[in-house]
Amino acid sequence: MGRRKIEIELVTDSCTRQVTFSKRRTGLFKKANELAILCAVQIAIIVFSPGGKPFSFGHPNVESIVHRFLNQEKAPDEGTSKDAESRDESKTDDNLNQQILDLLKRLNAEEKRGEMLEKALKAKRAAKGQPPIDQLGLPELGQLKRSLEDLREKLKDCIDEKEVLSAILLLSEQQPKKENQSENWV
Amino acid sequence: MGRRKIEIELVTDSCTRQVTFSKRRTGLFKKANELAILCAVQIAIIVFSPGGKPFSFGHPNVESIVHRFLNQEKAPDEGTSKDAESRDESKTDDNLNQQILDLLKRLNAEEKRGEMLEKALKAKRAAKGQPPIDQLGLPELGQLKRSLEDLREKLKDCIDEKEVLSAILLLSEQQPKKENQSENWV
DNA sequence: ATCTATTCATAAGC
DNA sequence: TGCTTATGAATAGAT
Repeated sequence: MGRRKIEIELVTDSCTRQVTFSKRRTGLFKKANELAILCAVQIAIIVFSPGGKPFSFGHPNVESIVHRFLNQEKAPDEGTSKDAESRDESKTDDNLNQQILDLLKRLNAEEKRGEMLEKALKAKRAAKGQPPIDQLGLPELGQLKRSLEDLREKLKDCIDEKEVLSAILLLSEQQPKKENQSENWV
Repeated sequence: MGRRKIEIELVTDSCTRQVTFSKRRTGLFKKANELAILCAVQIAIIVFSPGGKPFSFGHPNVESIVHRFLNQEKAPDEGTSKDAESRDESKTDDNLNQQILDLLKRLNAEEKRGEMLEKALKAKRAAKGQPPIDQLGLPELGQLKRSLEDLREKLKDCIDEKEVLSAILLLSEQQPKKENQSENWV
């Protein structure tokens, strides 16, 4: 979203990093505020800057949301049915989350590789004077495409699996109260 | 950011609201993840959907961040200097935050009004056949501009004031630990 | 802190 | 719930 695309990886220059932190933190809080208003939901964000300074956003305020979160966490199940599986859900949860992130990373890498390949092929073709028949799938492209779809499949499966678990967990949880208004910024 | 601009206010249609919630929540978590990686910071987000279902994102995980936040909150000062002022900082904090939000709201309204005015004037001028001397400031525009700048000024002062308070508060706080890795999604 | 060129997020529509 | 597309927003880099 800037003059040029940047990789999502640690910004090495501390000065630039500081600027990026400020800009993106502001943007993130703004988005959170919009989400809270648009959908009438409670939301809290806590960020610790590299220097250890805390920044928080809360709608209606951080504390109430944090406590609500902490409470339900202690008593996730007490309802009726199957709890053997949802008991250790948090661990499974983390595993799945990790898997999802890993897959996302691989997907991204794969897509990047795809772009490179495509670019390289185009250049090669141009050099050979071969016309613009861009739509004919070269073997490499086809293979790449397949592996990409494969990855997407796995990601989807992973997410589906996660959703099922979430649903199961939900079967034994309490219901919410209502929503308020007022915000807490900076 | 979509086919057309929408106002930041409660989405009345529950179906549309649900869709908006899903999309924006995903987007928000993605941004948070990017911020965490780009700037090597700890960040946690907790959202309760309208249905009361909790969604959270944490880098490296929600719990540690929440606890760190809660702890430092209980003991904001214990260092050396001035604590009389930072003691009731949380109340001042909320007030300032509220003021900032109010100002932002007014600013937004003002800007919207400005657009309308400008549009109206342009139309009027066009109707009268008056040429495109767009740069000559009509009295109304000048006045509007001034009030806008005034508002911006107040906002800035407000924020500055808040930053000073934050700085004071920081003078008596502990320092952070280090960063880890691993995430917690959905 | 401001200002653009770009990339990114997403409201609608299927 | 997912995918696509036309637009509105966020923001990287430069000033």
